[in-house]
Amino acid sequence: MTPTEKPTENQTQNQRLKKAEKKPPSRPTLRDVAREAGLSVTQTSRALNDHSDVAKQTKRRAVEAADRLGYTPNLAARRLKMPDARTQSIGLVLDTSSQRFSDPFLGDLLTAIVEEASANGFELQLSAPSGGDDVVDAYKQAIKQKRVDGFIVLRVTNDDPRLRFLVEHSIPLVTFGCIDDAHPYPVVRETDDCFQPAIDHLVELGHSSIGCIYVPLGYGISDHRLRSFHRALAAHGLEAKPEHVGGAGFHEEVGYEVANRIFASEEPPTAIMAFNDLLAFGALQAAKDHGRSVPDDMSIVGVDDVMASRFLKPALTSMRYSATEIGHHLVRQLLGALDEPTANGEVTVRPALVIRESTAPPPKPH
Amino acid sequence: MTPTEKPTENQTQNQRLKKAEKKPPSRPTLRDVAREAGLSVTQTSRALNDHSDVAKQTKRRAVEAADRLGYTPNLAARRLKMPDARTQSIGLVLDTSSQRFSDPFLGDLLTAIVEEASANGFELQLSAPSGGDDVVDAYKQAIKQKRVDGFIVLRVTNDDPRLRFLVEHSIPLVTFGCIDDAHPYPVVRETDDCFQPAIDHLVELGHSSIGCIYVPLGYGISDHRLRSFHRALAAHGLEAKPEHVGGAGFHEEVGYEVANRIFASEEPPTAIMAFNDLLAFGALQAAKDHGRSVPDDMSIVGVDDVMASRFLKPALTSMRYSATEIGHHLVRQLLGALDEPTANGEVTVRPALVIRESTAPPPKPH
DNA sequence: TCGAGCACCCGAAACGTTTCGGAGATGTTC
DNA sequence: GAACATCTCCGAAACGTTTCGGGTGCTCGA
Repeated sequence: MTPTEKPTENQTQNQRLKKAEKKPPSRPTLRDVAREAGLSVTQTSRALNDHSDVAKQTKRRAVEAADRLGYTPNLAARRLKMPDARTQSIGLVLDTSSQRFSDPFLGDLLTAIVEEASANGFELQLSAPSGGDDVVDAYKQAIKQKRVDGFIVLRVTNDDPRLRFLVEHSIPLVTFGCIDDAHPYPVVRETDDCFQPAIDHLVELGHSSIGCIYVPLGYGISDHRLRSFHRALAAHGLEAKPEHVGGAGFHEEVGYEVANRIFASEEPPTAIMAFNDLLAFGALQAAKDHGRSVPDDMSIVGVDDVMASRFLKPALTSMRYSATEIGHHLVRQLLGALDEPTANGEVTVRPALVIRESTAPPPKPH
Repeated sequence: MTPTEKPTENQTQNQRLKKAEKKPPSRPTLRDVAREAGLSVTQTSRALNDHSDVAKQTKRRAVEAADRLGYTPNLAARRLKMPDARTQSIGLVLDTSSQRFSDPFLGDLLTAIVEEASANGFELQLSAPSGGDDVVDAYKQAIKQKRVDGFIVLRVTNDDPRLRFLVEHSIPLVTFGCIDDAHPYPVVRETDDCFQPAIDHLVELGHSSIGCIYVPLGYGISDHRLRSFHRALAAHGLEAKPEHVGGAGFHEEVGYEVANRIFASEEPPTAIMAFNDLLAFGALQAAKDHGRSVPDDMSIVGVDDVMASRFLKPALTSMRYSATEIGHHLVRQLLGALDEPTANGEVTVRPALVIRESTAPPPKPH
């Protein structure tokens, strides 16, 4: 019965048998491709890797056989034979201890990095120092096991042990932000005059007494911004009074506290430049509590252009970095360093001033 | 002279030369460890891998020799020999096309995932579909090259092609959010009554006419939340009027537009539940433009507790998910699925209601 | 004394790739 | 017609592991 069914049943059975005999769930190997193409394994390998001493037509034959069989080279075998070959992935370790404060920038930056890396055929290996291990252990592991070709290092600090380690072992890397002017690796950093647009804006509005709230010194980014702040003022023949300058944290509480101190000084400034938006939020609140209206009595500028900034009342004038741009630069610089280990260029990114409602001319003296 | 010695001397000299020529800065190999320990390569391997048929003392000798030499096994060789061994890394592909809107949650979630993964000895492989490739190509690649043991899939949609592919090839995975009640993989999702606390809160305040603004249907999370919304109302014997419900986007513009439509309806609700904070921001603006004061005339609740929410005026009442918790669950579920391929459990997370200033009793009818 | 059973050990073969050295053609030069 | 490039191609040896099958000795009971 069911004479139509029988043959198909047999067929499937045969297929199963054949598969079972050979290697049912096994990928085709180079040898299979060679056989399919009627070539030697050697020539097949050379053909697929586009070497010089193989005839054009042979190459074609090999390639065709390869995709007829759906061949993908076995990465492990290749890496075993060519230990110096690229891993095609770049590492990034998230220092969750110093990164405790959730960086509103981080998601966008990672997205941009991954995007650019993928576009260049690289992947991103994310890891975090686990448990009681040293921070550099995460790096050590990754390179001992040859899992990555190089690293992107974020939030570099003064005399950063991670950088010391990587440089010492001559592992390619790129940093975002930078401490030292002499760095044997490429760097993506803010322009030296990164705060200039903001200060220019304030000065144009008529401000001449400008304070600032900085993030903790020791982070590359902080020292740099502080220098930039003073330099931008100097360009206008201005100077910040010591009592108008302070900081020591990342969060709005610190901004609040420092702003309070500044407001309480003898001759408070008419504008405050906060080194990030959270600090600016704190300053905003402090101004409110001091009965100062923003922007009529006091202008405030932030940095980062966190999403919150545009929903505030008053909406915060801020300097925006393009995470996309930075991510792309980071990856490209690192890839460059892979090809040319001595590469140590600098790419500078300039934030864009986003003018909103928190800046205005200073109150008329009466 | 010393005709017996000559050859040996020559030999050793040759050996040394060969070594020196070969690769001075090369990692120690298993053979080196074996020699150092005075064992065969076989036994050394078995000793280091803690197999059964090797004497206790031998194990010790091998281990000691290994760390005396600073030996790390060559991953490539091991994987070549044991193709089914774990890769110790989990994959996550960022669909940058659907993730265009920068998710404020993403950074925190990734951090949590990486943290938990690292704590368990796993890394996170991030990639993105490159160029014109299909979205699933990124997955295909990663598994063809055996780079990951499993995947975390975010933002699942109705009939998600990625899920189809992964399930079909029986690759372990875990999703955040879920469409189907029957899923052959573990899932981390919101509780069915995720909106209940918010609705309870509104009802307790006295609201009985509540609208909502949803994110595009087709995303697992959206359908789920919509059901939860209706269910939570029903629990109080309430029902949402069709004209009080709408949505089709993620951003504040959509929130603004939909809220406007709702306000223009015959009998507008006294409260609106927005499916994310951005939508709520838009609704807030719309209320303002309609001359409705929030919360006096109209209560608004968001979801996500984006940082902006607490800086708004009025500060937004919102439902907060713990990215840390979700990330940890995702990783743990996936690791479970690696050990037990048929695992298909559900972990539900419940958002916490953060009550701020945007909710209050409805206006007294007069 | 023998064989069996046990606890431990080792040589050698594999995994899938690249590459080194050589080798058959074919053309080119004296 | 010998010598020598040039263009193709191939066999076989690696790379560093794991594991299979086969050893040693040794003890124990018969």
